[in-house]
Amino acid sequence: MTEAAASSRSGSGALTKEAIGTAARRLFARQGYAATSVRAIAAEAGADPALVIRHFGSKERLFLETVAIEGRFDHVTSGPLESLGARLVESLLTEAPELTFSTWRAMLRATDSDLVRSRLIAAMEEMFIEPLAPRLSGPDPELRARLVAAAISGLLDAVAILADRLIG
Amino acid sequence: MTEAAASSRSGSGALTKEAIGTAARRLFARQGYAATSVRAIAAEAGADPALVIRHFGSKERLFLETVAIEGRFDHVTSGPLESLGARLVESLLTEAPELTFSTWRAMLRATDSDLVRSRLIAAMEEMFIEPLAPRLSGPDPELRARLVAAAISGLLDAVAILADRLIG
DNA sequence: ACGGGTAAGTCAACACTGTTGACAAGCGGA
DNA sequence: TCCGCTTGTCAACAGTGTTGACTTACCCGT
Repeated sequence: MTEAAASSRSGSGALTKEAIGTAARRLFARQGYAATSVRAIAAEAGADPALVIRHFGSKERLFLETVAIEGRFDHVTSGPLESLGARLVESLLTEAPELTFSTWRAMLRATDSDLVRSRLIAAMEEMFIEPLAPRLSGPDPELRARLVAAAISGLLDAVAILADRLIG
Repeated sequence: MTEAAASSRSGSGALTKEAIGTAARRLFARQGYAATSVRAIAAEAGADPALVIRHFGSKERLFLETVAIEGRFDHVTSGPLESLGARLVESLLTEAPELTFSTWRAMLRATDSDLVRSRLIAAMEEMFIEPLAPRLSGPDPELRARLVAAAISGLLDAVAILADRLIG
């Protein structure tokens, strides 16, 4: 309480808002959406539960604002198509895998929420389908790009759900 | 014991349990795990919320007992390996798809629960990996069977999450 | 310098969740 | 008759996300 009062005095609201954000990021990634309570986030950030809602609007929006899929795969999707598959898998499994997986798992488990689901769809669309579809020749390029995205989704799923049982 | 005789005598025992089960099945498939409350299930079944817990132990076990993945893919996994992929996709997309998808989606969304997650893993294991791995020649047959399961998972995911945007 | 406006934070409450224990009612067997 | 057992009801518990009223603390125009 003392630190919170001191920080609020010197800094401002944006400071504690960020503290709430980092606490939320950590707890969401570790425990998932449903298992993480607003009160737990507030406690971890040293703030009042009501303040969490006041700053972010709702638990759902806090989740969306705090746990974002930020993968950049331009270097993969813009490379030669012949080795696309290998490079995709390698990129997914090697580049900051724990972040990718925990985020993916957290969002996947929260797909009860319409907002989270549409965000997940938009992320796949932006990261893979949009850059890939125009480069595909032959029939149904968009459908085939979506199937690539489905394969990626399956791989991430398998790793996220099976955890240490598929890859190790 | 012989609860069959007892229930057939009095009637209402296992009868209302089944009513709760069908109500739960419908609501879980329509709204998902988190969005479906025990009280809503009880209301739909015309029973008391406490009775739901009494009959099934917990909401989690009610979900597991009521929403089961019951797909049989022996005719696919036992066929020729050359056309395995095509037959898998065809089988998944044509055989009772609405049941498969809604069930899969419901379980996927509930993976916050450890019980549900291990059930999901066991189902994939039993349906695909176990019948498939012994038939694969070459190195790492089990790993490759798991990758097949991952691809299946991705396809189901994509359809379940994207809903009407991938297939129609 | 002062008073008002506004952002930041606190507190208690709301309606809801899953779950539990105490208790009543019906019924078969001794 | 009483006993035991299942079936059901009721109220309560701790916990959830969220809201509104209220107190602060600070900045700015006069």
